[in-house]
Amino acid sequence: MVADAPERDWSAAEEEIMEATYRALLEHGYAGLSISRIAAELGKSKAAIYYHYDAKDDLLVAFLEFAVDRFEATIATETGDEPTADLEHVIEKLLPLQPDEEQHQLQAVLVGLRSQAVTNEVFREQFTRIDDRLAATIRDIVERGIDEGAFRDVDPSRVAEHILATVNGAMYARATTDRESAAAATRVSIASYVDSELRRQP
Amino acid sequence: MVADAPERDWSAAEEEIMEATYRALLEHGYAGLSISRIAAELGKSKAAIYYHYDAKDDLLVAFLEFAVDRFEATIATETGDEPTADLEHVIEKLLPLQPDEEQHQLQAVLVGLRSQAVTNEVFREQFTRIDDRLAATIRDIVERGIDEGAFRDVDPSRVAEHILATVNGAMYARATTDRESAAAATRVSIASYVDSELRRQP
DNA sequence: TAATACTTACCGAACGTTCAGTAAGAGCCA
DNA sequence: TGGCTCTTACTGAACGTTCGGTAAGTATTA
Repeated sequence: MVADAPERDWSAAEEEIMEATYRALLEHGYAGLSISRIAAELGKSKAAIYYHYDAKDDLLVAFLEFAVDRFEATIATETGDEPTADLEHVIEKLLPLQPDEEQHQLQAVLVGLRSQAVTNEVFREQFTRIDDRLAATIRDIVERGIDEGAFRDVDPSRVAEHILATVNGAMYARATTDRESAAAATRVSIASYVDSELRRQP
Repeated sequence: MVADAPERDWSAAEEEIMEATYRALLEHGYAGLSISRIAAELGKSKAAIYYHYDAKDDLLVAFLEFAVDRFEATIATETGDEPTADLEHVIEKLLPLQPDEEQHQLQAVLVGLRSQAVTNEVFREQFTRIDDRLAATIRDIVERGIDEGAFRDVDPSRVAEHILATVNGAMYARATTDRESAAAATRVSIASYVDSELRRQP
């Protein structure tokens, strides 16, 4: 297993600001995010935000951590002893067959933040770390499956990267297009990929 | 084959503005894109831009079309008569083994634009159309492969969506993380997926 | 001369940020 | 218990800058 980064503890006031930022992002998107808008969602003055954060950039970095924590909390899970089930479990967490409103919103916010990684080094490092961790999680499950004889002797890294890219691509499409049926089709296809690529059938 | 949308013809002045917008986006990202910045890249005054476009929104919509045209031009290609080669060709265009600077920049710009699709209906429709067309292109090749007996009798839509999601996911990761080796691994894995999923081996 | 393609100079609004001031409470001493 | 000091968590007003956008004027070309 890969060690999780320890979660930072937020004060009540900070947490409220993060929640307000979350709502402002949902409503206006990253390009339309301003301190005024966050303050409006918070129900306090702009200066109240500057009491807790020195600059907008600092707040943004803190919020990135907040959103990433939230995302990783939704996929963190006690792994069972059945690799096939574990793999299905992780995939279901990342690309739910029927995503609820909460999952949909979080992924929308993350897609908005992630696009900033194109030009912002701090954001880029954070999302590199996320994908590293996700790939490692999947790879570990595949490795365990091979060790236990449940899976074929494939290259665990290659398979993990394939699954991650496909899941990320479908999630991305879900957040940025009206092709829900395509996302569902992809989800089904991943199951079939796992089955034909990994299940022993000599 | 799926009909391409006819390309609009840009006046020289409009084209220069689009190029300036392209450069401004590369430097500052979507959130930092302003008329002043575009004018600076253009080497003319802000009002010169307003002579050609009524509002920033209009310019943005025009630029979206411009970028999409450019993207689809890079992947448009005369299909040969060998489905396997055609498929490889399309995949190479979308996820080049060694992307040159130009491809990398265009994809960076597109990722920035695409994230706006989360909150902007016009952008969302455009990217829905792009993915629809890409999926159709891949599906047509797969269908032809099956008809000609080169491929197994799989569900062409399912396979097409799987390939598209994987390619999109890898491209997304390439633009937003420092995991280039992972993108390369995914690219290799797609080839192996196509081989094991499609090639006849009864 | 009339249309084209601009420039200069500006507007009001919104931006991130700072500042002086303050209400509410905690901690300590007499 | 009452009075004093100090901290915390704010408010409201203002700062200079930049935003999207416009009105008026000016060369250049047909």
